[in-house]
Amino acid sequence: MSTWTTEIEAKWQAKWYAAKINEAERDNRPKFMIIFAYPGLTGYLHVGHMRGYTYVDAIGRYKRMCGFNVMFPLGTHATGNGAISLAKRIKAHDPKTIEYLIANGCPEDMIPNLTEPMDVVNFFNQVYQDQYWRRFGFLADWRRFTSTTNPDYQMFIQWQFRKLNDAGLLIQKPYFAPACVECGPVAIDASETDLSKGGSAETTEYTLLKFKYGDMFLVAATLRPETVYGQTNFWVNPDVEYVKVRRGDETWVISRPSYEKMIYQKDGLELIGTVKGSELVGKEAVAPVIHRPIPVLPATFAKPEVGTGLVTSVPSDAPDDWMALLLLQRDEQAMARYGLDPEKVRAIKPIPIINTKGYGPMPAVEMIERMGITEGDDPRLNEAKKQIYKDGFHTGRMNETCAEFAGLRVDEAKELIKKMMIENGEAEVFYDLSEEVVCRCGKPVVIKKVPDQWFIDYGNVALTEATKAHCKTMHIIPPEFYTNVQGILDWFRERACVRQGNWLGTPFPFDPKWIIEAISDSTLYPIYYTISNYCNSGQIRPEQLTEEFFDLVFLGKGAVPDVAAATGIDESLLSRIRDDVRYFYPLDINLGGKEHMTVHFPAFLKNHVAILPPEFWPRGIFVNWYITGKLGKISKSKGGAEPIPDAAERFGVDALRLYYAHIAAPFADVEWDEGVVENYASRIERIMRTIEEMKGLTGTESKTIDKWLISRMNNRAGTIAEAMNDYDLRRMANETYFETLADVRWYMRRGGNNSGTVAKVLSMWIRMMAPITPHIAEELWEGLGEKGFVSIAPYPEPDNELIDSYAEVAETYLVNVMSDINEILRVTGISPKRVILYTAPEWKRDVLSIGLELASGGQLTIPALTKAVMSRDDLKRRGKEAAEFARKIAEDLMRRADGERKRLSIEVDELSYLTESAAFLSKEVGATVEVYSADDASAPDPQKKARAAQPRRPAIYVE
RNA sequence: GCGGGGGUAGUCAAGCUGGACAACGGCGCGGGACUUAAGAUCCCGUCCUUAGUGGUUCAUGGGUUCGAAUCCCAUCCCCCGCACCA
Repeated sequence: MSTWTTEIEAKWQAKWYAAKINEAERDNRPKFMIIFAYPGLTGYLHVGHMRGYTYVDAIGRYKRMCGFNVMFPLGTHATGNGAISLAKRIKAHDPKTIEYLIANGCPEDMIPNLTEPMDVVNFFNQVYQDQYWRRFGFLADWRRFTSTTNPDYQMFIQWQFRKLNDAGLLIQKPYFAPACVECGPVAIDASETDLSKGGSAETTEYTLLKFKYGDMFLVAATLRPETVYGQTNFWVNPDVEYVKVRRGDETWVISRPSYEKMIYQKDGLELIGTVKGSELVGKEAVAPVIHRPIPVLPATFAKPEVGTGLVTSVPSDAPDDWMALLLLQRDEQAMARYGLDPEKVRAIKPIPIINTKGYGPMPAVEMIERMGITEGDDPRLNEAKKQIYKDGFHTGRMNETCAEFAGLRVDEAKELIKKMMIENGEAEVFYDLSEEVVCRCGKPVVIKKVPDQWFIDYGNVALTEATKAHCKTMHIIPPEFYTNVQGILDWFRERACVRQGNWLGTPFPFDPKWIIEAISDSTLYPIYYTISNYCNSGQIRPEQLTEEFFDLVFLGKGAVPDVAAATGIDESLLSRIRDDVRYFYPLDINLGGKEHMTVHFPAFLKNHVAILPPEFWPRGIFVNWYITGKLGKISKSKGGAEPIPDAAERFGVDALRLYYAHIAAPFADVEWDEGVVENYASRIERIMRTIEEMKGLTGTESKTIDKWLISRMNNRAGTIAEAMNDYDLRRMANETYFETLADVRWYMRRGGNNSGTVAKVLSMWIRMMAPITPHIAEELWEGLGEKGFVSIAPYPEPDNELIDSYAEVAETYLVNVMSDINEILRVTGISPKRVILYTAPEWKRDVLSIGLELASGGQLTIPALTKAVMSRDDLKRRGKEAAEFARKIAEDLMRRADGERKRLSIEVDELSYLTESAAFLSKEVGATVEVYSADDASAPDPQKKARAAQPRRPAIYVE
């Protein structure tokens, strides 16, 4: 259906790019630089991604029409292992991957060429530009396109890290990070960029507790080291074979899976034997901290995959422990089987250690009873555990059993007790994942110790304070993020910035075995767009991008001739580049999806503040929310999974752009719905039809309705200008595509047909559309006989001279009269032959104007108005009727705001306005319409309606 | 827990620097016009009531105000982030 749109889209895009209106060159105009956070090249994008991108283009177009020299550059982010892993899967002919490529429109003969990571990068760089951004008509400066794997970009990143180092912001220390045993570091991420399983896993920190057992240690893992004072026994799974591991001069007993994970975190572990769980049961081990021997009891719930497979038992606060203990104490057979002394087992009692609000001394015992749990495999045990942990951790205090920790809050005590045990050699730390995680390559992901990890010290106090202060001067949208960002900047700590393994990215300049990781090489890059065009054109070669070069053009350090001599770059070119940087930077808006709020934006801000001079610090941030599918993700069943070019073809690019701009505030997720997009497409068609109809109007008479329409248009232009101060595209779209259309229709319905009015209105209207639906706007603009592009025509500004309050008030009055008539007709069901309108009598208008006068002096009360009315003889003569009306008017006026009183004080000549409009009303109502003043004694008034007439509310009689 | 956001008529969604609010707009639904018919389009209606200018609404309960969906307090419910994913 949309082939006509596809045609005009291609037509105008070709013309724009041929005329280079998208290219940003320094000149005398004020500049405006806008970007969206470039996407990672992890595959095809979907229609949801285009939402934020479209905002950027529309805002850029608006600013361009407002006289700004708009710089809108684009790039992509190829750092990481996305391309590597995709290439690998293509090489392996993974059927799902092939299917995915084909479904997204990848030509089949292209697939064999995508087996190398850089081929994937280059391929998608082209897809993004051609099939997404150009296809959507973005007026981006294509000459400046860059990608993070480009050699010139990498020179820039190395410079950035040298500057971070100069600022003392690079630090090195050990780190525990998730890594595939094969591929190296991976990100654990629900979007599953790196993983085939376990994207929602979390890193959990266990405390390993060492229990003296003969010349060995049984090593339990716990998430709650603060509960050691409540230990009563030790759990071993009798059916599991544990391993003996040499750890320094100690021998540890742990489960085999935990050993396999632990070797990535602890040096020099050595497997020296095995021991059956059943052998341990019935013995005793000495618990840490309390230094008491406690019995080792059997527990089938102790899984070798979790922790170390060995568990210490704190029945007072751990529901699992209490449940298991309870069941064992009742199970004579089991006790006999394991050779346990029933007396001793039954003697074990929970030891209260924490006072928690809302609980007695032993929350676990209490909870189990309250929930009525009687089985060890009841799934609610987990729920109970979580609840108790949550309540205990945040509201509990350690009791007197806990020695020097008594009285402390649990969250404080936890850290202190852990620290104490580690210092005493009774505990160590062990990291694990909360669920099984599998790399995309199929190998397991573990937590691995990186002994010499580099970090960027975002926690630096001076840097944080400077950044926070700068944020107060920024234009941050939505305002909630403005408040939020202060907290985020505080919370933002040191961040691992390099990785090892199979990764695309820039080598770390101080140690090339590291590759700079994905977030750290994408923070300062907007400034690189100010010069990327010189590299892309070949005027500068990557090796010329030395530290002195960047110091000069970005920081103004050094002298042009020296840098020219050192780099071989022409002096005039260097000066020109330096001037470009100073002209275009800082960035006016960085737009990104909400996922950037806690990761990219703070890093983006802090890098700017850390490295660049204050005049280059960013001026604005715009955060947008998502387009989602029914279940949070865009899904095939609900649509939206179709490739972007297909959607563009099907609905038309302008319909999609209008959809994004208008469907909701940018700060709310929107569920993708094809039917809704179709509605926007048909709205555009409706507008085009209406415009055709308008162009057929050839009248020359100028009526009130002409003044009305011109006034409305100018008011709308004002509203849009105001809305766009906050880049409120939705309001702009609403005014342009909804309100204006309604106005224009009303104009024609009212019999407006002045060709001069139409010409003025169309000129404004089409320019108003240009930012959001540029292709259609160009087509219409051309249809007006305009020669240039509407895309660079001046955006309509309101002309206050043309705003005609009388025309607008009078027209609103007429609409109200019509709707009153309609209401009566509806309620009564009369098919009218004759309608008589009676406008208010003069005396009532007098009462109103007296009331308005009092109100404007702030003296309006019921008695005051009554008194004022009664002081006039002609009104006084009307007696009770006048007093009652005065009361009514006073009550009414007191409830109204100044603005409305102002509108009321514009005196509409109701009688003549209605009389002029009688023919129109008559046509609309389908009956003769007569208009009289209620003062007109000769007027026909079969039902004595005239006396109900009020100012602005004529009385109505229908027959 | 810490930090942020939200609950609006069948539905989606504006409004939330207090006042033109029974509350924009879209969809859905009902009616009418046009049409041989369907579709498209255009008009009207869509909380209750009613020959109209009345009543009750914007999670719930209080409060401030001449006036509150909009401000304050309390309560209930929901969502998001909490890290190496731009």
